[in-house]
Amino acid sequence: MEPGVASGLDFDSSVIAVAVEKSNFILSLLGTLCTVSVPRRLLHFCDQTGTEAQMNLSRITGDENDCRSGSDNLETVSGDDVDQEQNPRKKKKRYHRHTPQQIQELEAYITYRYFPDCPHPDEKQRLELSKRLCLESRQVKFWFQNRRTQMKTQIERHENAILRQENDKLRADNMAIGEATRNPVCSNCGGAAMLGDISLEEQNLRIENARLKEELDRLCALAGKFLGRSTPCFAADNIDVAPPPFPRSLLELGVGSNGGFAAGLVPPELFPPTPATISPLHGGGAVAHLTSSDRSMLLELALAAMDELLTMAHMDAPLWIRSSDGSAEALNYEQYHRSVSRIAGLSPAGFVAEASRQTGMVIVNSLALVETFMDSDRWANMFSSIVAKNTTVEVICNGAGGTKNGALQLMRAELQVLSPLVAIREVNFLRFCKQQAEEGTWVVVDVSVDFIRENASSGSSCRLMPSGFVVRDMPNDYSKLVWVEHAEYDESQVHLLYRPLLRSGLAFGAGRWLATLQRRCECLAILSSASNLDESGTITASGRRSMLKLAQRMTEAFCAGVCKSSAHEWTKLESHSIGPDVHVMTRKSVGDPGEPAGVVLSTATSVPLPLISPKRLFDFLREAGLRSKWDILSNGGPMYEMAHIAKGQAAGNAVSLLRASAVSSNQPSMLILQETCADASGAMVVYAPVDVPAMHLVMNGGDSAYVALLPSGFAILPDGGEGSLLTVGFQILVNNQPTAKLTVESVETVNSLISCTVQKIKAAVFHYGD
DNA sequence: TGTCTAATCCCGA
DNA sequence: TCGGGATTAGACA
Repeated sequence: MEPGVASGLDFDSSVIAVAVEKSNFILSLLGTLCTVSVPRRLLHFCDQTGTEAQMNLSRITGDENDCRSGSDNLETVSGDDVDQEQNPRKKKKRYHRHTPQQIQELEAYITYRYFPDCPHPDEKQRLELSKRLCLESRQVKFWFQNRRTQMKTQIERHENAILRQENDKLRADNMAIGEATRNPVCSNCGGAAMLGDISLEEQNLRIENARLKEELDRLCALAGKFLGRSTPCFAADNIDVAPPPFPRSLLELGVGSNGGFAAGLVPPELFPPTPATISPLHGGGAVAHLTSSDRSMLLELALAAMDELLTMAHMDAPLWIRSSDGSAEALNYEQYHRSVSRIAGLSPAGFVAEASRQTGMVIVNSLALVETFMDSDRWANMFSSIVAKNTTVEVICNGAGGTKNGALQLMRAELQVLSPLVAIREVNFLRFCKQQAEEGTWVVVDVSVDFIRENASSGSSCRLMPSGFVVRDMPNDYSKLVWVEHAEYDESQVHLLYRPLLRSGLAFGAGRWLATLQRRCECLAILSSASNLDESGTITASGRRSMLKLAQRMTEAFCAGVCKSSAHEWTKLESHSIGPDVHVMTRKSVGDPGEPAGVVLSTATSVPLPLISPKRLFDFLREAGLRSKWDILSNGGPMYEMAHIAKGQAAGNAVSLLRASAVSSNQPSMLILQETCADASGAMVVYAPVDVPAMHLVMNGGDSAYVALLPSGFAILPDGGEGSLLTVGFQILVNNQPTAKLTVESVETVNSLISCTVQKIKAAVFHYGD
């Protein structure tokens, strides 16, 4: 039988079905495509409705699809092979698509062998692929050519979007500046400014000058007190400013005239608003005016706190009792009250104490460490999983002789455990840094400012007893730390599930701070070493940096969605359709290129997994091949790790890029950025779907700030026994219009998503690792 | 009407 | 001759 003449079995069903549907064109189409021989069955279909025709077609052709793509099949039918051979350029186009399987294989080829470089197989590889996929070699060539063009246009489009955003921003800035120029406002009185009187620059200089004078004033007053020597930086004309008389003791301060300000907030008496001296400070706070006597009190508190910390750091038994396995130390409170001249008075009713001490080596030198601690931005960055928000309210002293020795600052921070069931801890504290007599040894101490008032129980849910560390330089850029954390907090704000964890000090204790510091410093050390390459070796150094930066932003965004801190404008939702321990928050996302615009819903919950160790749970969740057990993004198939950047010696600390199997040829294969971190105190797996072209840019060292993502993930904490506490958090764009109202359906959907995921994990992890 | 995709055309190395 | 950019044309939302 002549191929295609009568059987009709070799037709590509889509071609025919469409031809049938478009009955208006059918005759001309047939005239063009099948000039020589039109199969009878096809003509028969023309009398049917499109649907019927399609159904019949699938019945006829369905089982006989070989693996060749449609074009091959149609060509055998067209019958104009002779014409084509004579004049190949006039060959008519025949629509077809490669099969999903073919496309998936071709995509996989790009992903594994060439990503993120330009996918470019040579002739031999193309031949091999074409044989495997039953395609012509040139079809494979075309496919790769088109794919490259496509990626290029996607990247171009993405870059255009970025440029447009930047342009809009500049235009808005420009308009704002124009507006400000038209209506100038006096920065002193707030009234309309008289232009020409004084230039803006001069005015700024005068304000700056006044501020500097005041700071110098302050330093002079402090210098003699706690450094015991004058330094060149104080050699100014007003060095003889008399220091205010010191109160005799802190207890005396507590009952003094300053009692009565609301605890938990910076006392208004300490910081009366004096507009002339308020100026912006990095970190978002404002410099408030402290009187000399305020500063003296704070200094006295800092010195006393440092004494207490040193005692706590240096004394061993009987003050600290080591656990039987030697891993942790517990404070002997009886001994504590005997041997430590405690700053704090009685604990407020309902408050419980937690105290912990941990010793360890960290790959950082003491100078770099204290510099980090005295810079609030760097400190928050170092401990981004613990510090939800922080501001330096006032730098009381910058330190002497160009170092941080004697540096004292008033800070405010919100500390978190990654669970919606544990309230954020707000602390207002002093941070004081001092070099010890021994070379290369420093102490940094934090203490709540709540203690300089009589009754500290009104409002504040946590007060920091002297906490901090003693650090001593060791060889090879390592240092040895003794870390002490001591706090009193209102336990009623903590879910029953987490109370043992907090009491043990595993949540906010020295172990968690030190383990986090060790992990972060190791990561920084590895990143600065030249040997760090991703496993495939294809990502450039700048690409790695961009990827890590993006991953860090993702993880920070994840942490911000689990607990409600004041740093982010989340609105908590209450609804009967939300489970009892599930927290749902929402916010509008507008104008941040780092996330999609619209209504974002964040949902989080924590569940106990009593028989599963944190390590087992972590290994299960971070394994790409096991994601299909719980992740709806995996499309039910396994995921593959395409790129891997190690952040530490331990296998669990890494940033990786995962790829899911595509569902169909139309759906571009999706990428998932994943950051995993684990240390002695707990672990995290955070991930977000990312756009392929955007990721391509990042991996080539492009700016990651414009990659829009919404993170989801897990935080794993030990439950104090053998098991784990698992926090699951999702952030989902429920509507891409920021003004849209949130619907009950969206809330119910995320609610069922989270409970379903938890159930799947529970079921699967139980059998994992057996 | 715009986008996606397989294929074609054409140019330069 | 080959690869890449530009272009085309059918399908589809």
